[in-house]
Amino acid sequence: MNNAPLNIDCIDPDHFYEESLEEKAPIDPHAYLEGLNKPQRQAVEQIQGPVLVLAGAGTGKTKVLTTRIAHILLKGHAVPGQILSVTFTNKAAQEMRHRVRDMIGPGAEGVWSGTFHSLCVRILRRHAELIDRQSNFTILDTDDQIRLIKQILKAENIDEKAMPARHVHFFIGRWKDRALMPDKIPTSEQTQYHPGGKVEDPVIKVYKIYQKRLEILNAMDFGDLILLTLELFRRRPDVLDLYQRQFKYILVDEYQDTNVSQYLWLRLLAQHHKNICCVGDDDQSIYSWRGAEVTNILRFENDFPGAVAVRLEENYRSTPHILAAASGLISRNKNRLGKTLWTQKKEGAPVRVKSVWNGEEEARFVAEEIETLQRQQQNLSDIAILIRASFQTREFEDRFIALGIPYRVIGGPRFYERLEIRDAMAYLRIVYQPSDSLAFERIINTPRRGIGASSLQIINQYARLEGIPLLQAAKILVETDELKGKAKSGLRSLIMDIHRWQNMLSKKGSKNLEVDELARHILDESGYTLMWQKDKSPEASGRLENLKELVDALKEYDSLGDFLEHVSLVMENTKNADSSAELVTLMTLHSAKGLEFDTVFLAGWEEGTFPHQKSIDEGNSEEERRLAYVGITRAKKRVIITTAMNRLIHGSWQSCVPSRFLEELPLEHIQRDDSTSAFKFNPRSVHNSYDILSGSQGYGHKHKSKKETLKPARSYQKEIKTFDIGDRVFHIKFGYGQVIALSGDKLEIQFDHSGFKNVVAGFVKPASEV
DNA sequence: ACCCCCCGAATTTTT
DNA sequence: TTCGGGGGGT
Repeated sequence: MNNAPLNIDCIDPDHFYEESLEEKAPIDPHAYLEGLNKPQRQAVEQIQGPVLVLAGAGTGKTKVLTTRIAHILLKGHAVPGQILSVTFTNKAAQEMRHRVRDMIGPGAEGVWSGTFHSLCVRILRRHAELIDRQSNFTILDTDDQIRLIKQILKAENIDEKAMPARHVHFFIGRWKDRALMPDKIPTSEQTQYHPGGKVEDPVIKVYKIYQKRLEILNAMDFGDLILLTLELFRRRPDVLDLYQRQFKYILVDEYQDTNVSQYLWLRLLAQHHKNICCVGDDDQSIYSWRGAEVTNILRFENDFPGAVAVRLEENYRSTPHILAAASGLISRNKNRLGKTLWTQKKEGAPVRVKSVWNGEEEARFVAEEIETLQRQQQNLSDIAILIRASFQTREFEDRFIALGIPYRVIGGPRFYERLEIRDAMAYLRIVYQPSDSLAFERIINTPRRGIGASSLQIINQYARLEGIPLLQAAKILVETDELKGKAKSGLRSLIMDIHRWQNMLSKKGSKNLEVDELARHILDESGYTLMWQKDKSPEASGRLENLKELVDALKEYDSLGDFLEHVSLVMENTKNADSSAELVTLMTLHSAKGLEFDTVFLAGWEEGTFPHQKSIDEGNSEEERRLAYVGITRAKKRVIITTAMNRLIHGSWQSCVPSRFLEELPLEHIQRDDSTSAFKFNPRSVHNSYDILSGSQGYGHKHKSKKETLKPARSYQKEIKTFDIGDRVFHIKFGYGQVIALSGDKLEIQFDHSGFKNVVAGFVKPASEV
C-alpha cells in the first residue's frame, strides 16, 4: 500500500468493500454517491494519486470534499486518523466536520481537520523542543507583531518615519508567505529602504532581530506556524516520515488561496502516499495581496506528477443570465485554466445595470429596490449588498436607518481585536504564562500605576541584558533602588497581584474556581474594570459590556490554556452568528466569497473604486475582475449593479468613469435601467455635462437641494411618538439610549453602546415598547 | 504624564 | 474629509 503507484485504478477493491458494507452499514452505501453528478462522482471516487478538482462557483465543491471523506471511510480505505483535511478558515473547517458527521456519524471524529495554522500548532506543540521553542509557546497576532517591531526599530535607532513598523511587518509577512527566512532572501529582494550596495538591507536586519526576539520570547507569528513546521520536517526527517505515513489521504479546500509555504507544506506531507486532492477555482483567487499564489493551482499538474484534473462545471446556484454575464466577464482574463459553467435552470432575469447621480442616490435606489422586494415577500436575509471597500457601507447604513430597513454589516473590527479585550487577554496571558513579556509590557501601566516610559526602559534593558523575561526582571529590580517612588510601589503591587492570581490559577482545582471567575477577579483586582467605570467617554460602557462578554465566553472552557489557544487561532466571536435573522447583509466582495443570496446588489462600479485605483496602478486588474466574478456568482436569482456618476472622495467631488467591467458584460445578458440620462456610458459626455452643471459653486447648491429632498421621506413615517429629555428609547441600529435634547423632530440621544447621535424621532421608539 | 496639534494616509482579511 | 498616530509642549 505504501508504495502504491500513482493513479492506480481501485475499482476492484471498491466492489469488495461495497459488498461487505451493504449488510452492516447504517445507511445505504450507495445513497451518498447517488446525489452526485458525473464529474462530482469522479472527484469523490478517484482517491488514489493527486487530484485537482477545478470547482467553479456554485458547483458543489464542499459536497465533493465531504463526500470524498465519507467515501474513503465507508469503503475502509483509511481510518479517520489517516485523513488530513485542510481548509483556510475555521468556519470552513467546522462546516466540513459537521457535514462529514452528518453523513457517517461520530465515526469521523478522528479526522485531522482544521486550518493550516491549527494543524501546525497541533504538530508543533508536540515537537516544540526540536525547533528551539517550548511546547507552551505563544502565538502573536498582528498587534503584538507590530509592537515588537516597533521596539526593535527603537532599539536599533531606526527612524520610524523613514521605515514604518507596518511596512516592515508587511515585508516580513510576504517573505514568510514564500518560506523565506532572513538568511534566504535573495539579493534581488532588496526593499525600497535599501539603496543598494554592500550594506545589509535594514529591513532584513530587523527581520533577523525579530526572529531572534521571537525565539527568546518563546513565541511565533502566524507565518512561523507554517515555516517552523517546515523547519521541523527539514531538521528531523524521522518526524516528517511519521506524518507522511500517517496521512494516507490529504484533502485541501480553496487551493487557489494557498501561499508558497503552505504549498511546500502540503507537498512534503503528501510525498509518501501521494494521495492529495486539492479543490479550488483559479477564477476566485482574490487574495494575492496576502501572499496567495494562483500559480499553485495553475501548476498543480506539474507539481504533482500524474495528477488527474476534474472540472466541476454544472452550476446549481444561478440563473443562465447571471451565469452568462459572469462567464463573459471572467473570459477577459488571460491567466486562467478555463471552465464553462452551465446550468439546467430556466431563464430568469438579466443582470440589471443602474446608473445613478451619486452615492446618495445609489443608496436610495438600492433601498427602494429592497422595499419592492420586501413587498413581494422576499426575505431580507436573502438580500446582500456587496461593495469593494468597507467605507462604502456608510451611505447605505444612513439610508437604511432612515427607512428602518434592518441590516447588518459583516466584517469590521473583530471582538478579540478590540482594545479592552486585548488588554484583558494580556492579563490572562501573563498569569498563564509568566514569560509572556509582550503581554506584561502591555498591562504594566494599564491602568496607570506610575510606571512610565523611563521605568519600562530600565526594566527592558535589564531583562535583555540578563536574557530573562520582563516579569522576572521586574521582580528583581523592584527589590533594588533602580526604580523610585510611584513606579516602584506600583510595580511591586502589580507583581504581588500577578503572583496571587497565578496561585489562584494553579489551585483552581481544589478551590473549585472556574476560569471565568478567575478572570473576573483579575480584571477587578487589577483595577482594569474600575479604569473603564471611571472613564466618562461614550465608548466606556460598551467596553465594559465587552469585558463581560469575554468573561462569559470563558465559561465554555475548562482551562485558561485552551481558551488562549482558541483565541489566538480563532480570532472570531462565536456569538452573534445567527444568520437566520431577518436582515439585509452589507459586506465587502472579499467576505462574500463562499456565500450565496437570492438577490445581490453590486454597488460602486466605477473606475478607481472598482476596479480599485491601487489595483489599476499595480497592474492587478485581473484580480479585480475575479472579484467582480465572485460578486456576480453569489446571486441565485437577481443581480443589480449600480454605478455612480459622481463620488465624494477624500472630501472632494469627483466625476466618475463607469467601471470597465460594465462594458465587459455581454450585452445580451444585461438590462440597463437608464432613466436619467442619455450619455450614461460615455465617459466624455459625463465629464462635460458635469463640468457645466457644477462649476465651483455648483456643489454647495446641489448639496442643499439634496438634503431637502430627504424631508418628504420623513413624513411617510407613521405614529411619531413624542419624547422628553431623559426618556429611555430604542433604535433599530444603535440600541438603547437616553434622550439628551430635543430640536423639532430631531432627538439628541446618548446611546448605551453607540455613543452620541442625532436621530429623527420617527426612527426610535420608547424603550418600554420593545 | 497628559493633552493638543499637525501631518499623512486613505483596499481587500485570515490565521 | 476624517481618522489616527506621533511628537512636542505644558
